[in-house]
Amino acid sequence: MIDSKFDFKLIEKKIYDFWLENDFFKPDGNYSTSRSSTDENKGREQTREQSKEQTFSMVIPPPNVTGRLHMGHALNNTIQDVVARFKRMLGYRVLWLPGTDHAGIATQTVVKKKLDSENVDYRSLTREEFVAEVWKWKKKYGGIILEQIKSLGCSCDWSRVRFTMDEKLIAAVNHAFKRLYEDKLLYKGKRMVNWCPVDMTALSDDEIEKQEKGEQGFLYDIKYPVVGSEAFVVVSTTRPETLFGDTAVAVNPGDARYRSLWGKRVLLPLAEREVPIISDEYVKMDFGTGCLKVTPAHDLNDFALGKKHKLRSITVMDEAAKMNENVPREFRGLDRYSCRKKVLQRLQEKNLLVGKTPKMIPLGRSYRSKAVIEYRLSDQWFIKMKPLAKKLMENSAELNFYPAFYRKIWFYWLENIDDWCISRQIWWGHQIPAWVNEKTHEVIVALEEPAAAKGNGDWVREADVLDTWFSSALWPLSTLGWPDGQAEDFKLYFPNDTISTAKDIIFFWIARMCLFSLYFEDRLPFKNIYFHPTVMDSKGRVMSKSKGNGIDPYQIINGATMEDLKKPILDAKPNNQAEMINEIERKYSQGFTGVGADALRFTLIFLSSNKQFINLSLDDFTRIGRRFTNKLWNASRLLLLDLAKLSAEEAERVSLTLQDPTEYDLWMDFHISGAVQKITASLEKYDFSNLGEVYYGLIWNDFCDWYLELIKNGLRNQETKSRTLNNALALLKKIIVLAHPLIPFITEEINNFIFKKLPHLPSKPLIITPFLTKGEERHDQKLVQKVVLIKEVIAKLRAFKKHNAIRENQKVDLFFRCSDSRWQAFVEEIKDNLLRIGYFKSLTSVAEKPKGASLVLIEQIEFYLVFPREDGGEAGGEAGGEAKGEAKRGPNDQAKQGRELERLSLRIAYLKKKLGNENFLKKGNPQVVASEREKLISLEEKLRKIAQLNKEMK
RNA sequence: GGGUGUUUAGCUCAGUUGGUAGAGCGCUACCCUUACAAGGUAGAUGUCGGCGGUUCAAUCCCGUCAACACCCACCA
Repeated sequence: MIDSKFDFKLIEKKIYDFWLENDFFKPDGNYSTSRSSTDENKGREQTREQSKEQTFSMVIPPPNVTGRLHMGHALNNTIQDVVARFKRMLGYRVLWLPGTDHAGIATQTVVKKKLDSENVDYRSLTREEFVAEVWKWKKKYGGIILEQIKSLGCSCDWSRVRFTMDEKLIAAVNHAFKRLYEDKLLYKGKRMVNWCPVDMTALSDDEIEKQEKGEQGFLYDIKYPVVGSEAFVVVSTTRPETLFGDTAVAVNPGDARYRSLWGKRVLLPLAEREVPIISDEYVKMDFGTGCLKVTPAHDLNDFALGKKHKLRSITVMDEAAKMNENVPREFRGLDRYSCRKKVLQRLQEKNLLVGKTPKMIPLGRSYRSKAVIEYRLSDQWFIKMKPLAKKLMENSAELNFYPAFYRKIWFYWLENIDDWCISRQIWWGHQIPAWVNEKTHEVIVALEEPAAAKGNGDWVREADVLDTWFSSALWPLSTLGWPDGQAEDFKLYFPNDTISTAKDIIFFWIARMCLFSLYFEDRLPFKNIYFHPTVMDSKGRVMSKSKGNGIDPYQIINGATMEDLKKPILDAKPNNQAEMINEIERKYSQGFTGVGADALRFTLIFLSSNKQFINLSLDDFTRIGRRFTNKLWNASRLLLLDLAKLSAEEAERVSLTLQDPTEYDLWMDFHISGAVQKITASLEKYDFSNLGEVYYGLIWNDFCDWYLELIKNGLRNQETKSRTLNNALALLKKIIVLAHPLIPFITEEINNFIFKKLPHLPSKPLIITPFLTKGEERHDQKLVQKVVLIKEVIAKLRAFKKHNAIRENQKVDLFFRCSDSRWQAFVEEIKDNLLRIGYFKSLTSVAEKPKGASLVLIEQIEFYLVFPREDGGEAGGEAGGEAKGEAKRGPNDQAKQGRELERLSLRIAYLKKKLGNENFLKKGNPQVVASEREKLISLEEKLRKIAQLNKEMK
């Protein structure tokens, strides 16, 4: 029994397992999508030689092992799966390689928290013990996100899952590090780095977030007494607590106010230390007082100034941003903000604080911990990026960006690239393969512990690990067996064809993969880069935990109770909490019914545009995706129920190819061909803006609203039944082939139903069925046009009834008259459909217009309807055509007719004016001029005819 | 401060090698017609962000302004 509701919960799981068991996701699986091989000679397929040209490869952007599937993942993985399935059906051997990222800081934090909850202080563990704990955690929870990706229907090759800390991938990382070091592109240096005092590690520039307008703070004016005089200079600073690290005060050389002070010294308040007054162009005269305190150890600009003027650098904070031993005793151990408070208090007591003005301060925060970044002078490893960037800029022409404008941003970044700080002071990650002799400061970079270091206590391995993005940058290489250039997978699948990703990691990740790949292998890692839109909430705000406005894809698929829906909001406690809770209680008191993966996928693709955002609300998934999949399911059900009723012999004759097609079949097929072209073009350009609409139009409008309605008579007629059904199924088959990449489960299930009843036909799962090619079919334009006309007739007559306030289910007699015998035949031919779809009682040919009837003119056919009398009784004409009652024309219709006439004459006037314009005739495109002329003639003809008939009617 | 993107029906978005605009949702009215009420049918709605320019003709090309969004940048 086929239920009118698609039971995705049962079916999606069943079908996914079926795909898995048959190795369809493996590029080297034992199957063929090849168009040419009609027979299923598996043995031959297997031995077929593989070449790079036949493959299509992508790597999944590896989600963090700590991750849970969010809408961005759902969108990105849906897009990749649509592409992967499309390419697979086109006959490519598709490798879509999945995996996860070890996510250094994120994972370390999660495990620390877990240990905390078990009352274990991670600091009581050795590094080895802690790392072992992380592995334990990873084994247990690290696969969750991959399972969630499976539930989307993704056709990744799960036999090739990779993890950035797999043994082989670690080897790849070490190899890359060593090579960069040997090529002198890696160096260790004391540099000012972004320091996160919470995670206690350095961060790369790209890991810093800043708010556009800065954050609210204050600018303080502080008096520094000039040594040997009663004078003061007043410096302006937002960070008074760093004054202990000041090693100069700087003024602009052009600033007349302070010229007398050059070469003098000032006494640092509280610190009671003397520092010089220097002059430098860098100082802005109009900022604050025009006097700058210089703190080389805690500010990037000051660091540069310090270098230039050979100033000392005094670090006053420790790794956790607490004041260290370089500050007066009473401030030691305070964190930076408490210290600021105390410093201000002391300054005030000494009357040295002379100003405090509110100011927006450009603060950087860690993208992970959100803590305010401290600049810190420390030993770190860096990669010289300029040479790598230069090479990439020279080769970027080979990259295709979708959407194209990303190329501009790309170059801007590459041109302004700085060295990349790659060392991180954490435990979880790729430990830097370098050994340092603590006595001689000699450094050896090696894949294994060097002989010199063995058993020699002077040598210690570098404690730092690499930035997570270092291994990510190698992902397309390392997942395929690199650095082994002879690895089978590497030869076949590198470079990849396409990468699909969120736009915010264009520099973190995409660019760095290109830099590395080009450097190590002299090739770009992929040809096409697709940036998917960012998923926002219905009001256009970023989805985030702290706003509680996220939509969980897992809940969309499987459903959620009202409590489930409320939880993230209650956790987040946003400002509009009451409003949000209220909305959920109003709309989802019964919870949210899961819609399945297909509906989720369709909704996301349908809403995708070339804009940079998608706005999503919970009911989009029912309104768009579920409605659509339900529609397709029920349309199929109409045919499948009939198919199920066929006898064995009848079923035997079903071929699933068009047999003696009617005009309806050809019309439908024509629309399918059109859709094939549009879909293929869209997917090849990674343009998803119209894709959903194409499917919607084809399946809902063309197939359901018209085709199925038009063939119903044929299905119910014993004589034409089997042919009609066969052709309809043939067309349905084409439709599900087209729709499979988007909605794989439901289409596969429909396919199953079809072939279950037709064991004599060679069945093939849709996933490996060849996609339709464009422009294969030839169509008889005349027959296609005929259906267009039928549609017009039915639509106009339906509308006419409506406008005259005739209830739809009220059957009315219909008469027609035409002088041309071909038109006469046409009407006779479509009679059945006219009666059924238009809901008329009878259709009769008449020689004279029935008395009191109303006219509907379509082409050469005059249709006449006789309306029910005002008293409610029927006034239908008898056979032969004399109408009894007087027709009552509804007010709606008069108004509409009037408007139509008005529009028509306006249009005619416009065209007349245009064609009367000599310049248009002279300079205009001749084709356009001609077509405008034709338009005018046909419109005038129409107007004349209507006017004439209206006169006749009266 | 520099850059990118967006601005079309109430909402979300298509569109045009330049010839006075489309879809889905929503809304209104009617209809439980045996695939689907998670359905059907009909309908209303736009100075295509503002101002200039090019052109016979601009929603589309050029200039400019504005609003919104995002990215980059070391103003204490």
